[in-house]
Amino acid sequence: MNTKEALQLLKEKGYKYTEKREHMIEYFVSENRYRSAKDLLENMEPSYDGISFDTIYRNLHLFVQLDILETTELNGEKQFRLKCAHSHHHHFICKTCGVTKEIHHCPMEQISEELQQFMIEDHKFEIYGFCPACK
Amino acid sequence: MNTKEALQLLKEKGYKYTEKREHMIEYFVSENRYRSAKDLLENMEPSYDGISFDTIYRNLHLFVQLDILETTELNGEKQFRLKCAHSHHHHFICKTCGVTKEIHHCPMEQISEELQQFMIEDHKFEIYGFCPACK
DNA sequence: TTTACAAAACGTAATCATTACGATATAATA
DNA sequence: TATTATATCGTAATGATTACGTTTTGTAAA
Repeated sequence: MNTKEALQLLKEKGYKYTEKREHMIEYFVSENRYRSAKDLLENMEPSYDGISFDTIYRNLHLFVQLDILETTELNGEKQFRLKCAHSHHHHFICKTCGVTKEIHHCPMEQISEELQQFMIEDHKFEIYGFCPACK
Repeated sequence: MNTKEALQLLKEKGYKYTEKREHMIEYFVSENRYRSAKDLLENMEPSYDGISFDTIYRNLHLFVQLDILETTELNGEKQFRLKCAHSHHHHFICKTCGVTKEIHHCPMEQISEELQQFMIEDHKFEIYGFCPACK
């Protein structure tokens, strides 16, 4: 997913182009790691004085809904990153800087029969620690 | 972990016995599933009129610290349950009632070499859905 | 037993992330 | 260019959690 594809997707779905939306997407493209709403706000404020919480959160949720961003939760704060386009995988996440590394092993493959009676909707496998730069 | 063991542990570590603490522990023993601070508060209020947030949260955190409770986060709300005493495992968690089922497969066993350069501190593997009673 | 004191609890306010909303501005398109 | 639905602003509300000065209470020493 790059900026152009994301903007194209917005257009297809009937959402309007705005400079702020482009800026938001570019932010996540260039960061390529988990960032919070606050991080995004701080990045936008110098360029867009008085930008509203509403704009930040409404668009973050829109982008998640359109599969432009993916989201996780780290000690009480939602974190967002550009959606990894390719096949299903999980992440190592650096607790300091939010950098991720893909883990190409999904534990769900081995546990279907343990949960016969249960309706599985979702799963989360994340590894937390420090990346080479932060450790 | 049962009520007696938990109270013993508090005593050993120099924490005082209070009726409220016993009540809190008994609540989690009898529930045996993930419950929120609010759930606990609602359970305590009839017996202890005017019980404070401070008491609820301070003790929840104390119990987590002493390994009496374990904790996870479900859409922005911390959830607590009695610590499962036995060997390392993960959980299926029912989104409706918080009931859990142990998963005896840990994905960490198979991925050490993928993360040579990274300092691993923690991991989370949880499956979400609906239990037989709630689905 | 009283007394002394640290720990616990109360009552309530503050904080932090997030959501909500009426008023205004703006992108799309007729 | 005029119209209209969508986006944004400005700010208040919400909900979970944390903080704190004051009061109460377990505990253990006198």
